[in-house]
Amino acid sequence: MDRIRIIAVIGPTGVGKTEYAIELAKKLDGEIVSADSMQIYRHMTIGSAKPTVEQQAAVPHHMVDLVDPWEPWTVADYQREAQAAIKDVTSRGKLPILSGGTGLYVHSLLFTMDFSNTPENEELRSKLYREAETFGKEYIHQKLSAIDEEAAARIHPNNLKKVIRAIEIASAGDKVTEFHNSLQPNDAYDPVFIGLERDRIELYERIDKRVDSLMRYGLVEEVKGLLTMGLSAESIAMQGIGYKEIVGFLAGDYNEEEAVRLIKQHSRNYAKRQYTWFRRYQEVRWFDLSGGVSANSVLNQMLAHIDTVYNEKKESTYGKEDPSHSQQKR
RNA sequence: GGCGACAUAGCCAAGUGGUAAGGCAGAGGUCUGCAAAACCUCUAUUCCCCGGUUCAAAUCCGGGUGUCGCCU
Repeated sequence: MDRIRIIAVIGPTGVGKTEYAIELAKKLDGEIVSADSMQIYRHMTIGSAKPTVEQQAAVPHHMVDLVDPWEPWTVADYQREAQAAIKDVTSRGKLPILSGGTGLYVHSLLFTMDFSNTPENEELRSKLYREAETFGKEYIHQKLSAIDEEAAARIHPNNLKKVIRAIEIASAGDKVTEFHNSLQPNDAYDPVFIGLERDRIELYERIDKRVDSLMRYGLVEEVKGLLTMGLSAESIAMQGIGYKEIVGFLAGDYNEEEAVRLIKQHSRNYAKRQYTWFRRYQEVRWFDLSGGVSANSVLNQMLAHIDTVYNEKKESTYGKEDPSHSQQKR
């Protein structure tokens, strides 16, 4: 069977994925498939730094504004829907361009991750959480040891969330696969990984600036609106960076200045975790956007790289057009 | 000018004679159904400076410097 070609633009928050993915889509006759766990939600536009209306008009976007924030949604759902979206894009002869910073989402598509068994078991989960409350995390971890020793050895007792999921799986008769073993590519796809990076200081400055502009665009109003719609402050979507902090401010836990400080800080922490996640992928070609690099020349390097990768495998090419003819503004 | 309090990591901070808690920030890492989540590891040879007492001082004493408060 033919493997589906797909470009994956990955990197930390605020590095510039959206812009580069769109430029690549324009050059390569592609469409964007978002891999972002927050942009998937409707009504969460400012805080999740969604592509603008103009950007979405310029290139079709998928997996954005797909579910309401109060609806249940998991990686497994993402995997299923994104696969369908990719199929849709390719059926129309377009090149799918995966763009996003949610490592697990990217992984669920491009690497082997089988979500077909053991859906979540709400009753079991809440029961175990209650037990953890009274008997402690160690107690729960020992329960896991009893039924899946291997998983217990791998998962730290403090990581209650994972311990409980492992119990959930084990008690349904399955086993949690070791993540490391699933670093095998999903052979449905033939991806080219484009990693975007920047000098840490510079990235953090960009993040700070972006947070300031989110505030100017009315993040507080957006959060108020969500709460008015009845979205609970405890909901998953409201745990997103930029949302939980504003919720805290609105609840009077701290002032607006502090909320902004926290959003910046949490975004920086997040960016670091994203680097950690993506650095494990051997096949990523990293492009450093630090300093005053010319967007155009980086873009051309990306196109050349994509061309090279695909030419090594087959004779056909992407990005045939001479890049020097098409000037793109940054 | 006088009196008093305080000076410990980038920040907050515990420690009052026995060989530097903790939190935040920072760095590194883990990851199979909440992932913008959850979790793990590392990070002061030294406590403002100088001298003294003591087997032993961040801890006690003297002096200096700095910060803050009060008084004139």
